[in-house]
Parts: sequence; C-alpha cells; structure tokens
Amino acid sequence: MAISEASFSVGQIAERAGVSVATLHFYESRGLIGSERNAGNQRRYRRGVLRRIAVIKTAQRLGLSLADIADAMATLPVDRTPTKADWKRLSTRWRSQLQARIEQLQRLRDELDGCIGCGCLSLRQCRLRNPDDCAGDEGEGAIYLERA
Amino acid sequence: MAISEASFSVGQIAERAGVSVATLHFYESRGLIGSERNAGNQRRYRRGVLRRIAVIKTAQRLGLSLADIADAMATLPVDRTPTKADWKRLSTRWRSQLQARIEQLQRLRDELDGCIGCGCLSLRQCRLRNPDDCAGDEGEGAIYLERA
DNA sequence: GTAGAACCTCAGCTTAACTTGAGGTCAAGG
DNA sequence: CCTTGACCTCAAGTTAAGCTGAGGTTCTAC
Repeated sequence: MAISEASFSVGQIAERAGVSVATLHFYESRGLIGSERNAGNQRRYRRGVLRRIAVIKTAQRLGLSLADIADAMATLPVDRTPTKADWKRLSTRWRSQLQARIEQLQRLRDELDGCIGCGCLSLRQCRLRNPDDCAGDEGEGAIYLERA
Repeated sequence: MAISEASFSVGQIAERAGVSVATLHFYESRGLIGSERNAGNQRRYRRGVLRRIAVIKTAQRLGLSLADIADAMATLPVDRTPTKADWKRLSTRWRSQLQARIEQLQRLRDELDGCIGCGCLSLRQCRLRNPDDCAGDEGEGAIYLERA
C-alpha cells in the first residue's frame, strides 16, 4: 500500500460536507463511505470521501433511498479512485430514473386536470365511471380507489 | 339532526375502499375521516366517507403527507356534504403543488444533464466551480454540497 | 343460546434516515 | 496535573404511515 493519504478527521469532513458527525458514522455503517483509523482509533478520511458525500446527497435529491445509492455505489471500483467515467455511469443511470419519475408525475397531473373539471378528485376511476356518477352528489357504492 | 344515514360498518368500508380496517381506525385518529357509533359502540360510516378516502389516496399519490391532507380537508365544510366546488378547490390547489414539484424535478434533471458531460455529479456546485476542477482527479477541499 | 365472525381498545412492531445521549478515551494547552 | 475539546461505541429516541396482536365485547345465524 502507498502511504495513506487519509488525513481528515470526522469533524473536518463533517464541516466541509455540511453534514453531522453522526451522519458520517451512519453512512459508514451503511457502507456508503469508508475511513481508516489512526493510532488512537480515530477515523481518518481521504479527500475523495467529500465527493462521495456530495454524490449521496445529490442522489437523495433525485429521490433515491440510501439502499439504492449503496447499490449503485457498490458498482464503483474498490481498487482505485473512481474516474469521471465511473461517476458518469451513475449519473446517466439516475438521470433516466429521474426522467421516468417526471413522466409519472406528468401523467398524474394530466389525470388531475381531467378531474378538476369534474370536481371528483378520484382520478382514473373517474374516467371509468360515467359522467353522471361524477355529477351525482355522492354516487353509489362505486369503488373510487385505484387498484394498481 | 336528520336521521343518521351512517350505515356502513368498518369492514364494509374497508372492503369497498380497498384499505384495511386498521387504516380506517388510523385515519380516524388523525381526523381524516369521521364515524358515528351504534348502540354496541361499533363504528358506522356514511357513504360520503368513501369519497374522502379516495381523495386521501389520491393526494398521497401526489406526494402529500397525511398531515398536509388533513390540513387541506379541514377547509371542507363540516356542516354539509362537500360539493363539487369544494372538491375542486382542493384539486386545484394540489394541482399547482404537483406542477411545482414537476418543475423542480425538471430543473434537477437539467442540472444533472450538465453534470453528465462533466462526470462530476455535484450539480449546482459544479457549475460554480471552474471546469478544471471537475476534470482534476479529485479537486481540493471544495464544497460539493448545496447549501440551500 | 351458543358458536363464530366482526368489532372494540390499546400497545407495540416496522422501515428510513437520522439525532440524541450516556459513558469512556485521547491529545493538547496552561 | 488537570481541564477541555474532539473523538469513540452503543443504545435509544424520532417521524410517518400504517400493521399486528392481545384480550375483551357485540352481532348474526343456526
């Protein structure tokens, strides 16, 4: 092994990354980041961990769970510092997940648009039922909920 | 008061609405739905509760928390069955929240697009930093995280 | 009139992503 | 030498949105 370049303490990393020390411990327990120890058993991080934390926070904004993020990050090389191409692979994958999510919400919005005219708020089922039902003060025992 | 038309049991409502009995108890404890009791202390619901449940489920799909939903529903009239216009008010409000969320995700996507070229995955901060930083193998102590 | 289904309340479990606290260690400064 | 601050581990608390189970009651049907 080359000389370890792990020279940042938890406190330093926490401050630079804008997260709490406890969060760093937590991320480590989840295998999201790694650290080495000094003679006194204190964590020492290498600078690269800052990027990992940034990526974790970014992925969370995309709506991913830490478990998902851990999975994705597990595809990064262990034996070397990830390259631009490595990160790019992740972001490309996440970008399409994000796109899918956007499209899902757009569909939902369009359905809601349809319902605003009707006032019923029951979305899909509304369109399956006849308009009169929607206009009726309460309908009858119809199932309003989606099943899927 | 007119003769109570509350004539559905929890089991019946649960089945028609596609939720569990426990969920109905839970919603009631959160003030999202109401019920009356019969002589033997069992809950009796009026038909209108089905629409409320449908609306709750719809709102959840929009990404709202039960607390948000409870707030919104608190604006419905207590003294009479909500009209089409009442529901419409809710859906219009939610529609704009949904739209805002979509736009937020779209911005995120666009930022991510910018980062895919760079490979850095650090989003906003990436654009604030100079391109060389991104190209460098690890940059230096820069803050990758968003602060807002 | 009695079995069994459905109902009642209340308490505790579940997952995610952390935060908070207790009790103990370690290195630097005065 | 002693205090102080940063660090350590481990356990328990927090919020959301329910689920599950225990122990007890009511309703329905035979």
